[in-house]
Amino acid sequence: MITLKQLRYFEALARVRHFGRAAQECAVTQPALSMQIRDLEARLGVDLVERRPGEVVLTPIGAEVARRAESVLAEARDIVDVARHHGRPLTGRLGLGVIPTLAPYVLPTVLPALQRRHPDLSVELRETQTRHLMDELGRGMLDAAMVALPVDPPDVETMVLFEDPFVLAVPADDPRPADGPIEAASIERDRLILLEEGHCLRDQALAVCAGGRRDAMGLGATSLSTVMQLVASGYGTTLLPQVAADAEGHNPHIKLLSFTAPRPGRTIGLAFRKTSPRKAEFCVLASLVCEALGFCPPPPPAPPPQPAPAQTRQGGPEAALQSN
Amino acid sequence: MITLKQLRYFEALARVRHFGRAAQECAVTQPALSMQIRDLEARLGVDLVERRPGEVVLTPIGAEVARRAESVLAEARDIVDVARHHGRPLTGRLGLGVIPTLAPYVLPTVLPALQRRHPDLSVELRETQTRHLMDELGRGMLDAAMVALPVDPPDVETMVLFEDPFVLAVPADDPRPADGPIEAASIERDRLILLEEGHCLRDQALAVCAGGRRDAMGLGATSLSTVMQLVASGYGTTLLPQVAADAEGHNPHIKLLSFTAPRPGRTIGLAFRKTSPRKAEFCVLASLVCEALGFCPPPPPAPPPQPAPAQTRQGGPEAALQSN
DNA sequence: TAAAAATACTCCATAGGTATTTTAT
DNA sequence: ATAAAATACCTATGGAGTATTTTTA
Repeated sequence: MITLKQLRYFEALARVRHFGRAAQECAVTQPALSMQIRDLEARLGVDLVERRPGEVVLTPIGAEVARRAESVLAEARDIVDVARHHGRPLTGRLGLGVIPTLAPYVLPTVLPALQRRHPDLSVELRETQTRHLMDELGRGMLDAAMVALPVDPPDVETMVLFEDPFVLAVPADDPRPADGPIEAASIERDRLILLEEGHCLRDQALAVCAGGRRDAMGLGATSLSTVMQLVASGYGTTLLPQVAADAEGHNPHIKLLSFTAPRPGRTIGLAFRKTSPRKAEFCVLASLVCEALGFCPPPPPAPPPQPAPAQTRQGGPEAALQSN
Repeated sequence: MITLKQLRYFEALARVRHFGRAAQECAVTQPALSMQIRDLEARLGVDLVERRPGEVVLTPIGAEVARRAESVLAEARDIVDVARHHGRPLTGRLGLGVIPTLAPYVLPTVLPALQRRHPDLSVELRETQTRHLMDELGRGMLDAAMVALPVDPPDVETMVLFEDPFVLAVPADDPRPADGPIEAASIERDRLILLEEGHCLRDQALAVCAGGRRDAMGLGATSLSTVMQLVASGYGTTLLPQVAADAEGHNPHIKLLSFTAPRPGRTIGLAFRKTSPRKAEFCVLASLVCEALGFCPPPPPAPPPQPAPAQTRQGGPEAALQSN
């Protein structure tokens, strides 16, 4: 019978396409990995890789096996996780991904609260764009990710954290009054400054002003701070998420204009693999995030032997689970 | 790291709840299995089973791990299957389940055709009720099953094979003319003879005559042949699937009455696990079954190097895939 | 010639077998 | 006393390491 070890070795080989490097990744020698691959091929009765000088290429059936192997390995990891964290929610390592347009604004609030309430939890952070987060979620490198909804991968489940409306950041000398809400459609006349390609906020901004003018920077900025500097310098205006406005909005050269209903915005959610065994923990995490950011009241004082708060319940009414 | 072997042993233990018998099932000695279970528990850091004298009971976390282990093992089996049958559709072992109200009528036609067209295929048959078939499908004991649709398990996918309308079997001396079609609603006045509890045909018959009289036999018959004998003896009437009518209808003491549209009936389909790697083979099998039973034309003569016939395409238009 | 994978061999960890003990009814 | 699981101990398979060879660009 085939073994998980063989699948692990093969998954690494399929990924790096090199026996030596795959062996390194698996912390074994190249012959050890070679033999396991050969044995796997023998047991399956098919060639999984084509050994070509200089490169290793997957056969079609090899690619199919690799795909399935990934899934088996993820489920096996889940078994270990579900057991390891049993009865001890939010302890141990937690790989948490956050998109760049969210991380600098929510983490300073959330992380201390998380640390205080769950001192045995060691959060390993990763800040990158949604598609990378989804990829790393799938490979098990991350356990959960805070992203803007919706996200596409079908094997990812999400729960809503909070709504994050946009405001319009304009130079202080902009003629529009700072207190008067404006219509979303009106910004099509603005010169919008956008983030670089790949940020979901860029796409969301473009969706709001579908037919509007493009940004002043051809390539887009790499951070919201940069965008705000450009706005302050009078290069144009930008759509700013409320969470960021709280931190970035104190620039004296910038005015923030709010929108009339229906206010454009984004929905922030927590994403995790559908089969993740730590779903219950994520519910706790989600309510803690909401609470830390002031989006929902703190949980009722727990009865003596600190049972899991109501939010812990899977599929409970508080944390609406939406499937992808 | 945990191993597939440990999961296999634990899955057996969780099922039979006995170290000795589980070891037998796994073809190892009891100490060997005990050690692997202990090692698994150590690696997971939890007790999976409670060793109570005379009985072994799963802990809650043990049940969860068992559930996940089943899934991992099924996927691992699939990897072997997908590789083993690669490029050689419909060869090797194929565990095929068939419901009792179908098997005696379609197998005599289908099996010879299957044997002729795929001599390298060794079909292992299992005839039992739908819920057992679904269970065995899930555990990987069966590869596919011919059942009446719809079926409930969410991890099972089905494709329609053919529509099987019901006729009404009545004693020869029944006053209704043998050629005149009758209305489905009219049979509420009949004394319907039913199969025993558990047969889907029983439930389907009851659905047709929702408010009608119950059968003459309190417990129901165990086979359609028995039911037909009772009809011939004048005990009542019964709903007979068309496929069975072709074989059972030649009794001189029985008349068959057809229904006016909309004709009641059942839909026969092929069920298999959603993740089954042999889906393509099942499409071939499905079209072969339809063809053998005369429900669709034979596939166009294949070009020389016998490429897979059109029906092989996954999700092709010919074999409508319906998800549960 | 150089780089990469396969082969040869050696060693030891461990899975599994047999025999036995422990445990609880 | 019995049945079942754990323990002790032994053996052998095989997984992994080192060294070496083969292969091909």
